[in-house]
Amino acid sequence: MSSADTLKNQLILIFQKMFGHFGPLNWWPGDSPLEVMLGAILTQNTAWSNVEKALASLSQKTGLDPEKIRQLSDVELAACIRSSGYFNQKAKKLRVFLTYFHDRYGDSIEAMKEQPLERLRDELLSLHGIGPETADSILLYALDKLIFVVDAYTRRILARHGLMHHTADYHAMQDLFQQNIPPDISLYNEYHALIVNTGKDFCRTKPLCDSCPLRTLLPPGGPCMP
DNA sequence: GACCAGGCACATC
DNA sequence: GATGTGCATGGT
Repeated sequence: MSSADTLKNQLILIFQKMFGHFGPLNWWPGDSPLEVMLGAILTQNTAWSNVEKALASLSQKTGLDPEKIRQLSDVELAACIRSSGYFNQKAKKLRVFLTYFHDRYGDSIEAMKEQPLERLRDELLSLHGIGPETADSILLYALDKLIFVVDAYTRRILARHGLMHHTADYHAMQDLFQQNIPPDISLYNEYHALIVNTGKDFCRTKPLCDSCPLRTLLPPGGPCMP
């Protein structure tokens, strides 16, 4: 078996172990594509539980109507999303994104979906406050585009399993998946969701590592964190 | 009371 | 181009 086949098998095995533990997760936890996009911005370096409160507050105030959100003052918008942290910065980011959403696509998700992936990705990355992970989360989870999302947990898991050095850049890690697992939107969706859940439940506190679904794939005795 | 969370932009060297 | 720092709340 070639090393490329071994890599493919390892990535599929990692998926199967996580899937066996959690089952299908059917991400993203959002009711609408717009909510997913706003959540992608709000969850930057922030626990999802805090984002949920912010989205609930924003929904209460605006019904998540993009025009109503844009009409909020900076102070009102920041107050709504306070619980998600970095609220002044994120208020600005939301406004930048929603202005783009209106000016470029007339607030239409469908119009956005019609665009090719690469063009959308370039547009998103050009916006203040949207980097690679946020752009790819929006593309995959809100717009059903075929792109693999890399995050801090992905980095840890790849490094810990010796599949890539923890200093490897975002694109290298993304390529590792996109070139070695089947190109399937549902698979990309589940794989990233499973990585995040595994990371949340088993990487935060070291004693829990013993029950991690990926534990059996690791050399015995070593730490879970890189 | 530390430490961390589903990043990103910007300054500095 | 690599590395450091500010942003800020809420849970463990």
